[in-house]
Amino acid sequence: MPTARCQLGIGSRPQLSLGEVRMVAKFVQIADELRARVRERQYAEGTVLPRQSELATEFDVNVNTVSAALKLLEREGLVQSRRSQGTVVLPQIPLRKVGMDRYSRRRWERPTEAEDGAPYMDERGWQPAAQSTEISIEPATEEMAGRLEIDEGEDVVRRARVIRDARGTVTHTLVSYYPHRIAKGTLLMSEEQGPAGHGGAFRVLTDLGHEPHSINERLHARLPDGDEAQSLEMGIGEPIVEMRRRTYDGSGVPIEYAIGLHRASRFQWNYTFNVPE
Amino acid sequence: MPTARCQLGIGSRPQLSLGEVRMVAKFVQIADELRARVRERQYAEGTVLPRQSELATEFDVNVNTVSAALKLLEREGLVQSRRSQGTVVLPQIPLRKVGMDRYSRRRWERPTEAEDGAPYMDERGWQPAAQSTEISIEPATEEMAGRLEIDEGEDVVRRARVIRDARGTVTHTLVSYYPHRIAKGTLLMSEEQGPAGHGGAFRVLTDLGHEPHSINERLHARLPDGDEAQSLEMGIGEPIVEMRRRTYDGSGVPIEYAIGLHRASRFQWNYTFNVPE
DNA sequence: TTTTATTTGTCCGTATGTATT
DNA sequence: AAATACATACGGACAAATAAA
Repeated sequence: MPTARCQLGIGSRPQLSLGEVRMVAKFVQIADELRARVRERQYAEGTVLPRQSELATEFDVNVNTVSAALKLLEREGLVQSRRSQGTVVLPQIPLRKVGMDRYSRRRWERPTEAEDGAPYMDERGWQPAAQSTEISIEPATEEMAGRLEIDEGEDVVRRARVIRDARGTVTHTLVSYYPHRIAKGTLLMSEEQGPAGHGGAFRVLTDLGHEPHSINERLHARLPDGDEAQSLEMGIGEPIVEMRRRTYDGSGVPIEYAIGLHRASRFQWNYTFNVPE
Repeated sequence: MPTARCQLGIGSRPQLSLGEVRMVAKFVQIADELRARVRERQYAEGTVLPRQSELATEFDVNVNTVSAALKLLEREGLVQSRRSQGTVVLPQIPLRKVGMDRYSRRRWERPTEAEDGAPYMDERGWQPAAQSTEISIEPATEEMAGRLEIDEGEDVVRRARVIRDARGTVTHTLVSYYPHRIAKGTLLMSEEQGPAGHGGAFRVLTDLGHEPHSINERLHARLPDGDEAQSLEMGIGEPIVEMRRRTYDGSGVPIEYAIGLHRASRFQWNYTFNVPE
């Protein structure tokens, strides 16, 4: 039965009646209430929320208003709505802490440690559950030529990966580019995910005489376009973090350029450094 | 006159008719079209777009559909809608490149260089136009005590700033916390923005025998809550980047903890480091 | 100062499409 | 085939914020 658990702190029919109090739209108030319920486990992880029409009855609003509230929560990464399936509470996965030490030499120098291929292993030992790789060879665009300091049109190896967590949710995509003259005929061009995972890639590059030495990372948070949203299997409106990484060998030659698209709600980026001169 | 410039690539009345083609909602198509017009300067920066009802007529859709499209563009940071004022195209400001060298010692060690107080100066010499500061002394919460490695309840100096660009738009907020035993009676507690701007703070800390030595920064992109959106003068739904910074002196003692909230569409975060051992 | 017009924001009720179950 | 549940869209109503009269 429609238990009127929560009365929105607002008046009767005529829109929002608020005096000097800041006016807050109904759909925001409903989102706040639902968010609270998720946080206090009234709606547990994996649960399917009551359907929109039920929530509408409970809060005494129109279905559209509930829908707007749920879209807000969906953009926050808290729930996910699917046609004909309802709205499920997503598992409250702790933020994946992405630190500089994921590139640590010991992570990839000793193949026996069986840690290779885990580009985003954090303190808790998380590692990706699934990863699909797609390799191709392309002529360098003008931009890519600049990034890799090669000639425009020269071949580059493109290595595109989609990384999912244990539940099958896409957490991020990563596209790496290597100069073909470095990568050709090596494991970098294998579609196996094993040795040529990220750590493995570093090892391969080392074997080729291009040991990774320094890294530049740029982060920018934004909304995805339609294609990006589709490749990440998320809605537009949910923010992503674009990471661009350039890796140099000891002599300052760029050996890799990578573009990652990360579901913003899943990652925390961690950098430690000394105050520069 | 309603010049039907752009026909949405969709059928007649019955919703979206799409066969094998990926179905794209009308409001997304309209957003795409409007975004393109902004990019090709058909709608220049600072321009007020045609009102929603006009756009609705042009695209032959309902006003609500146009409204949804504009909300999408607003979340992208491309336009801003205001009641009774219309929708203006925001200036296409290049991303502010926030690098580690904003903490460079030379930036704050020599007061004569007149660069002090510019926490986010980038290669192009950008600096904040306005900055309002609010100082208070508070007992440390449990979290803050942990961050600053002091006792819970011990006093901390809280220094909250709102930074705007030259046009008066809030770009970010920054709240710094210092142990009171370090900061008391110093310029850190002055509300003047001059010497106690960021660079200045570092100089003051150096004078106090706590020269900043290393820094840890954590970034996380997400949507703001209502209060945060208000303090940044932006809408909920537009992503922000939360930065948490801990600064240590040479002996590893935390001397500052700061929380920044940044309009995501304005910043690019830049880190360079060597591959760790 | 008060009133009026303009424009967007929110919400409602309704209808229909789409994807599952 | 039918029921389910969300997604999108429409048209109408009114409120809120601001500008203009």
